[in-house]
Amino acid sequence: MENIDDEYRNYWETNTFLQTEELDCYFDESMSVSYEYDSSSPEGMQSSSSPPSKNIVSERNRRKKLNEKLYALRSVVPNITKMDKASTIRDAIEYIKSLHSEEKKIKAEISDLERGIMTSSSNSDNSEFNQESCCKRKRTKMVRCIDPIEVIELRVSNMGEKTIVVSLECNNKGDTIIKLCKAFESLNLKIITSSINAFSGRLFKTVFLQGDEDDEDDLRVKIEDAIAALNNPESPMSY
Amino acid sequence: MENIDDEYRNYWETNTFLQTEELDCYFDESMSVSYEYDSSSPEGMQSSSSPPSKNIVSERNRRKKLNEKLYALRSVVPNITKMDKASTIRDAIEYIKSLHSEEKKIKAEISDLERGIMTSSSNSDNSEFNQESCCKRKRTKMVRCIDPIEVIELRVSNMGEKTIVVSLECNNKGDTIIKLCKAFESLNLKIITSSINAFSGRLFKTVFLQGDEDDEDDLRVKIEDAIAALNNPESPMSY
DNA sequence: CATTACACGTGAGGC
DNA sequence: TGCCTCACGTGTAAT
Repeated sequence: MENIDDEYRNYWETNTFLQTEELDCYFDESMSVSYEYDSSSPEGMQSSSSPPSKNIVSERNRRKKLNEKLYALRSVVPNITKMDKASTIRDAIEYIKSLHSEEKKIKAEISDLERGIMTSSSNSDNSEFNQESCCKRKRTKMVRCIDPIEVIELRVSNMGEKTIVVSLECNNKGDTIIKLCKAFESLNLKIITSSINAFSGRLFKTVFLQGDEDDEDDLRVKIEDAIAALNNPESPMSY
Repeated sequence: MENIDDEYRNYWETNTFLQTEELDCYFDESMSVSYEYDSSSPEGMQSSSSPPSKNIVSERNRRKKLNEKLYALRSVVPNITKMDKASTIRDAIEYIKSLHSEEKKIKAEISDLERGIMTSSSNSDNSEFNQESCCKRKRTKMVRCIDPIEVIELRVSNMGEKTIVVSLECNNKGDTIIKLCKAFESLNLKIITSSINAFSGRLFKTVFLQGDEDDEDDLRVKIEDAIAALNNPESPMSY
């Protein structure tokens, strides 16, 4: 209670002539004197005033160091949105993430380029498949290596009212979504609604389309064929 | 009095996932009670006790947020030496620097490889811009005219529980689905579930992802930027 | 005028 | 023991 006063006496002085932290340096040296003879009375008064003023200067140093670190962090991150403390960390996180993805992309590029050098004139084979790197050059010529779509469940059922429901579950890796969409596009169906849902590493596609009940089996094999064709790098699909 | 409880409810959450503060709490509670009915007399008593208990909870939240951010930062940095606060930032800084140098190295390697390709397969185009040009060079072949994604509505909203819902409506022509998927892939979000629905010439994408409420605006502009980048044929996106 | 961000001093706990 | 790290509540300043 009563020690609040002398604590806050220099607290005022502290805050009056500095507000930003980069200035405490000279404040630190000049003012720290007042803290010094504070430490000369280690347990002179009662409870709470006994150990301070050695702690507070080290704590102050700790804060200062930490802020300097944060400032340094801000200096290595290019896209700083706000000078805010939390924003600094957030931007750093996002920047690291972007660097990660970019690194992955670039590594794929490199292996792509190396492969391109290897097989620049001869498209001999792509027996070992390096997924991911292939999808990029797709338009040039097909010869694509893929991670195949593994169909877990495929149901084609009639709902009545000339409506057929296709529900398909498969794994979800790489560009499975894209390929799946292409597979269905290629069938030229009379689609009423279509939806894809992804969670826990799997993909769930549901399509409502116009059709009679006797189209069910045809449609099932068509879908299976389209997916198989997309899985096969030799096929004219997978443009 | 009664808001003490909900203050300290998330106060518990705060301290549970980080280390050894468990014991301060009930000691602190007794202290903060004295502040509480102090606040009933807004400036009845002396200086320092008038406006607390609204500030202190927000300040507590701020610290919590900041610590979570720091924790997240630690999660994206592979080589963490100590669980220390300052060490986290220091490690992050060094990691970013190492990534920088590695990036430079890799880019040099890429341009080397490209030079090798150029000599072997005689490519004539852009000699300037050798960084990033690797991506563009692939695209010189495909120079496709794209039908751009026309965003009709984009909503990014927080659901609480650290969950953000992104709901996007746009036109659906050509390979809009594919481009949209790529745009979201490039953002490296912590996706919980994702769904795309198509009907009547439009596309509806809904994504549930992990994130705080203060990430909303950032996320929105990121999505907008990713789509804009994808619409722009000159951009390094749209590989 | 409210919210936000910040630095401060302080006590506790871990070496 | 002393040092270090931390979360806390608080006053101040800027948005």
